[in-house]
Amino acid sequence: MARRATAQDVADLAGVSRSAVSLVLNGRAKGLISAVKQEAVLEAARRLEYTPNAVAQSLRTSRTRILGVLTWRGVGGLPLHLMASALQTSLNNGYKLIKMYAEPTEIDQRRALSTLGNQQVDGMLVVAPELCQYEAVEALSASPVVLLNCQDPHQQLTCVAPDEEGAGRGAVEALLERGHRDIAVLSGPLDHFQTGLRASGATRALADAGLAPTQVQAEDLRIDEGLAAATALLRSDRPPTALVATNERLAVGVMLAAARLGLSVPQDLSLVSLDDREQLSNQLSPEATRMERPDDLMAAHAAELLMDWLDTGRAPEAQNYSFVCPLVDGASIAAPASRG
Amino acid sequence: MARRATAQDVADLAGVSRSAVSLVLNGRAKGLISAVKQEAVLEAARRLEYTPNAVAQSLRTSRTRILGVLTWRGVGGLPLHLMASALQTSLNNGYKLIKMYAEPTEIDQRRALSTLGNQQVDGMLVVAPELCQYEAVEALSASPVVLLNCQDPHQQLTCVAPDEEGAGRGAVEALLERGHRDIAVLSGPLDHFQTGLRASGATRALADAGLAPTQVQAEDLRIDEGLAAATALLRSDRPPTALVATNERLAVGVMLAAARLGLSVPQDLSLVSLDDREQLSNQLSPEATRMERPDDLMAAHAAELLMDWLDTGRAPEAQNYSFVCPLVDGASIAAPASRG
DNA sequence: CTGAAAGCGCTTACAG
DNA sequence: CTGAAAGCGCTTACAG
Repeated sequence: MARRATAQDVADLAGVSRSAVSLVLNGRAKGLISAVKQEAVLEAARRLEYTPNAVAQSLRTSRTRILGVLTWRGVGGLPLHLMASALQTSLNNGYKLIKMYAEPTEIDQRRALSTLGNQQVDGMLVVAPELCQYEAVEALSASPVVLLNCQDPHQQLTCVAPDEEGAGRGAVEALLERGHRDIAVLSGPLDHFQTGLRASGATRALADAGLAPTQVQAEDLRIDEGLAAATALLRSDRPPTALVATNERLAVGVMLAAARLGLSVPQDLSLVSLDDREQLSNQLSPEATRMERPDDLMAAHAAELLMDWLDTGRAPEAQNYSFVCPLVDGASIAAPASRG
Repeated sequence: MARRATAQDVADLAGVSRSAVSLVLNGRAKGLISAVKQEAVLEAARRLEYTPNAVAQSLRTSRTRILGVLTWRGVGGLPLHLMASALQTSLNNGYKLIKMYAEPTEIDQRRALSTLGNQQVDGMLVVAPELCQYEAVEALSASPVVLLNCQDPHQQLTCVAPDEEGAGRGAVEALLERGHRDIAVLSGPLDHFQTGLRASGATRALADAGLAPTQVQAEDLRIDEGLAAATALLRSDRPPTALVATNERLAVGVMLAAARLGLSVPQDLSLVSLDDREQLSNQLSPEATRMERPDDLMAAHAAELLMDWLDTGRAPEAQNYSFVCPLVDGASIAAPASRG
């Protein structure tokens, strides 16, 4: 492979100085360099396939245009494919992402930051696999950082997160609208931050409608645990006519439970799932009606906040940007069958 | 935030020259620098919390210690969480990963490489969401690159991939061992590279055992398609006593189909799934017996090959490293019930 | 309008 | 054993 062309090569070919090359290529030539020479520089750069050495630029400008992403594996290894790819497509001006897996503990954060921190990233994104409180270490808080899908307990950092309570509420409302009154909420353990919020949104909506909430907790956000919990519930004396599952895996469990008990969805049982974008609820049969977390919008917003921050040098007002989770129609809800 | 310490600061504090600092910190001081001064440098570096500026190092050494990862979203957005995190934990000597989503097309590869290529990465990893042939563009082939979970059709590049055929074969063998003779293979569309290989391994094992293979193709590697195909199969005149699903999502569909038809797994139907590490087959109830793709081992091997290449400057023999997919016991297979 | 010069922070021969 | 010097490739005042 031939040696890469440098700015000097371009200058030589174009018959100008190195500075002129830099000015033209960075769009600062207007009113400084003659049109003829500008064209010569552009032409030379084209012929030599010149692209500036990013490392040298970084050293000079102390900007790398690399953003660090801190992420970790969630309960059940929830994937963040959608958010990660949305993050990338939101990048502009040559920003790139460097990704590190680091548990949200103090020691892991420190370790990740020291690997990343040697002047190699301009800013950081913390991307949580599921909504949680994120206690950022000092070194992280001090740098340009945006939290995605998690919140700063101290309200000091800029956060982009879904309205999980609203999603729980919306799921219940969709069922109330169809006429259901016996609605149960199947969640994971309530001390789990995300599932707790979802469940509390759902039970509040029930309470607001004057209904006593039936709550069932699966032992974990897993298919088999959802199956077990749903089976117990549906076998009880007075089974609900409708279920809200706070997680897709639980929803799969519900479908299995219903099938084994000979119940049809939605004729015998309506189901609304809260969606983590795992592509499970939309592959059920019938497709589950669900509240979808807008991963793509959230990622785009977080990326934009951080890039603006870096480009302008002004930190955004620290605040929580809360994103509504829209209802996506499936075919898993119907009016309740009249009880025999 | 205080200005970061530079090598000069360390030299000043330690009362030595900048070169001495560099030598000591890079472990080349042996026999050159007096023990006393070495200690002084180390002490000064400690007190100033000095870490070398990585960008400056990169400019000087023309090595960034950043590896580029090219990946894209597969059928159904298969996650690569496990492989990606295994990749990171395999990194040593300060190597970092910069990740780009780019479809395996020529144009997307080029675009990704031009973003990445400005001297900013030392080598590349191509990480496919599912086994496939990867046609690398010239610019990619010319750089240090290792393919992970995909293969070079021209056999020129170093590849790390699972033995998908062997996995299909192993699934069938596990069922044969239990005494099954009526074994069906449920796959996705056979023109799909990965599912095709898995299915052909399975059908060959059947043929080797003197059995006529029953093959069913789901229209897509989705839960609902698996459910539809499995339902048709299990409702046929002579349903199989055992099923191999070439994919976890298909396996979930099979479980749903069995449940709806009132069939118990494994009493009425045995199931072996090929596992993409989506954490689905292990969350079924009963847990599915499966052939697991060793994502962590594969990722570690690929990372090591590439790092060795970069550290020694010698490209490895271009070859396909094929990884066996081990059988992981679940509870989804049993001896066939004697037919009435 | 243009070109020579400084300097980002580091490493590595090289002369003492 | 040590220190002064060059240079990686760029950008940005600065003097003409």
